[in-house]
Amino acid sequence: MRSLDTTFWQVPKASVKNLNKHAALDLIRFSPSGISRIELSRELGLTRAAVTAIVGDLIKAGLVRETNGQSSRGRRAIALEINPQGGLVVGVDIGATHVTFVLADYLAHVIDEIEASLDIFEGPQVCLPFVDQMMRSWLEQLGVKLSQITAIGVGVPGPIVTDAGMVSGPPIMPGWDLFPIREWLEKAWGCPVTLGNDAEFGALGEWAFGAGRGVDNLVYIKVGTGIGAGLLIEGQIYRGTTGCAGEIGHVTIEEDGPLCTCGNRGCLEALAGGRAIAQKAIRAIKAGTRTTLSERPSIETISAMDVIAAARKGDHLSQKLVQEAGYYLGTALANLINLFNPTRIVIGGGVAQVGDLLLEPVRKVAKQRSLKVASQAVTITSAVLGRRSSAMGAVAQAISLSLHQLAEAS
Amino acid sequence: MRSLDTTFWQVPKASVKNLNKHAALDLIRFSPSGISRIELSRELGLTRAAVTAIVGDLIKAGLVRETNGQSSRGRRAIALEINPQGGLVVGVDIGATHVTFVLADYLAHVIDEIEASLDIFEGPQVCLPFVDQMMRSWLEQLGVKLSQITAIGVGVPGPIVTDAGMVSGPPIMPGWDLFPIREWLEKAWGCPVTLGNDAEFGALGEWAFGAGRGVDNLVYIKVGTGIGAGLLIEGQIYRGTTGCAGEIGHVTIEEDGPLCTCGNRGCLEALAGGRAIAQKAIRAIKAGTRTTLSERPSIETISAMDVIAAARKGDHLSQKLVQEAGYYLGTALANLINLFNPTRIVIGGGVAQVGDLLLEPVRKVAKQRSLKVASQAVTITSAVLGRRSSAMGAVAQAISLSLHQLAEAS
DNA sequence: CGCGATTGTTAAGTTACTTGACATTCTTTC
DNA sequence: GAAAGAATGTCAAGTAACTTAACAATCGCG
Repeated sequence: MRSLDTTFWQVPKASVKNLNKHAALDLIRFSPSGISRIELSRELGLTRAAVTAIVGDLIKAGLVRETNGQSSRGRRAIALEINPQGGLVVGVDIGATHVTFVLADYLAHVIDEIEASLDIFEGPQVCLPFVDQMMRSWLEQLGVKLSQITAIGVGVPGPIVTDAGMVSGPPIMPGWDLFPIREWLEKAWGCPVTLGNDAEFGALGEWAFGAGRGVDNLVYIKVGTGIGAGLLIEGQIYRGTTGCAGEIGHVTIEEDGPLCTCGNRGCLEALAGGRAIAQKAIRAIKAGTRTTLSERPSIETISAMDVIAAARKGDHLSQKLVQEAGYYLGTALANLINLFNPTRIVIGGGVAQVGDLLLEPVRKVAKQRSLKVASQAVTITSAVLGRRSSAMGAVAQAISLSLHQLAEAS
Repeated sequence: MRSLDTTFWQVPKASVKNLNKHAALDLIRFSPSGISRIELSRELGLTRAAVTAIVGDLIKAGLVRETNGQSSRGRRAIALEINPQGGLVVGVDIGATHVTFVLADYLAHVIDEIEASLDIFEGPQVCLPFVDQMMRSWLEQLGVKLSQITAIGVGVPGPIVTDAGMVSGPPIMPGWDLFPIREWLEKAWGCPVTLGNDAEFGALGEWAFGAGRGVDNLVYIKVGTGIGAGLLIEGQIYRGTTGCAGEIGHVTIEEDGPLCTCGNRGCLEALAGGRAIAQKAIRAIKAGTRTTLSERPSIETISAMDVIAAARKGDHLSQKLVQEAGYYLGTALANLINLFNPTRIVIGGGVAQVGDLLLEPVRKVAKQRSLKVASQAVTITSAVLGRRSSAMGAVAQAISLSLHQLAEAS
């Protein structure tokens, strides 16, 4: 009398017909050292014969190839991996102040990457042509033609309306509201574009290739100019009803705290974001605090990254500011842990590059202020992919798009 | 060039073989006024012929029956509904101070219900035999034999380890930690038991039959002695890694607030839970505040329900306390809205029975302190099923278990 | 070398579907 | 009131994705 304890069966969104083919493809993709047909059959719950047929299709379509397998007691298993020669993809991470491009093959091996400054406040009519031009000149330089690119993932720092391929009501992207970003880019580049939130893509990147590989319930926190979170439930991005799930940056921490860009008071972002850290430093210097930061020519232009650099070199004020940010972040994460009960929290973004100086107070406060059952289950680590998390998530999504489209056709 | 924008295909947990049969069954279950074969074929993406075969199986197995359909231009469609004569189920809601039993058929029509007092602090060795005895005498009184019950859903106020059928580290259930609740009950009753969290089941109940019918992303808040939340994503309960997702009661609201039963300070539960409301009332009366509550014989035994009742009759102190609770709850919900971006929040539990007196401040604060994109998407309402939300969720889960087990066998 | 162990393949049968024709039953129209 | 049109439901034949069961390939080991 074994209880099932399932809830409700779902009507699958895609065709049920090739479900196992797609599932096999993903198992092959996310097995770093290859996977054999028999392992596939175990994971999928199919017979070896069925897997032979499915893999045969995938190989014939040029999506998968055989490599050297592991030895065991009996016949040596043949390892399967994605065929990297199938095509190329690009991941683009558009941040508030920077844009990052990553060119990769279907195995997610990075071929090249570049970064450039960009001001997202200038709006889509300025930024998108700029991104388009950068892409073209960069690819030309590498000797790669746009027609070789089979899909492009683009991350932006705002809530995504997936079906429409645009952002809606973004707190830090004035002028982008409801602009048809995906349509514009697909027209410019002539290939499928998948639009995503930068924190979501960060989560996806770390889940696929980084600090949260294969983890069930993953949260990625991007601490940059602002603060955002990406939620991943069993490898699926959770966006919520209007695409703004994970907006942890605008969670209230101090009821009467400093004013935030969103209009409220005491938001996490206004207390622990990069902009807040920089402004706190400037204010402290003006108030006469001793710090190595005051040696800089212009005090007004001190950025969060300057504070981070100084903290690393042992500057007391900077270290104090970073730890303070960690304290606030830990408080917010404690609430997130109680609500979402994640397996892992990965902290990335520019500010996170200080490492344990930020993470230690985060871990301490998060543990202290959350329920024991929940805090014991979660590990809080820093991002493995560093500044590339989001771009790699965009790459993962682009590869996903390409592979599954090809698998459907075959 | 239509972009897919899916993420990753999942390996389905149950057998893929009968997936459409199960999906059809659920579509029939959750269509209040029946559904025709042709509507099923549209929803499932199958042909009419295939649906004929599937429905034929379900009818032959006695799970589904035909009723009168709607007229249209052409041939009258035959409406399908679950066959209520297939069997009976029971939903049990074990709360901190009460236990509720609901007997229902497969159409979730309530046949009878009873409620009794119970002190969960007495532990499983006392409570479970008591629940067992109550079930037996109640069923005997109704002339129903235990063997007629095909499944029983049981809700308890603690984090669930689904596979094991027990609770782990429950904040308000000392002595129950890791006790094999499901095993004990299955042995006692001789039928499959599905164990769930009371807030989860509340969410399920309101999603299936109440204020959140069919809603994509639903949050149910149970404001009773404590405060808990149940999260439903597309009809699926989200439990998190260790089953304690939605523990909103222990989210920090005031850093140096009153001590909570969980050991932390300033938890939502310690500020807005039923216990907190009652204690605040007692303290105010002792301090000399004028209130109708002081007419009661014993001040120390004033409960949250007394305060609720007084507030409804216009008592000023009681109304103030309820509104205060609403204010705190609204703050917590604002954070939940930013993180989870739900479509609907349903507020239930004993304290919620005051209605708008609590809901108005909740709505106001929640809207004010959350992002516009998120707050515009969500509606906050009170539970339709009232005190029965959780028990009806347990019924829904029990029916689910029975139907899908029978469908698998047929 | 031969043997068991393990992996992969092949051919025949099964199942859940689709396709396309047909039957049924309603409303509308002449 | 019969015919036409429209929608729903069913049937029979074919197909794709599986399973079953036998067999082939390849390894380590005595």
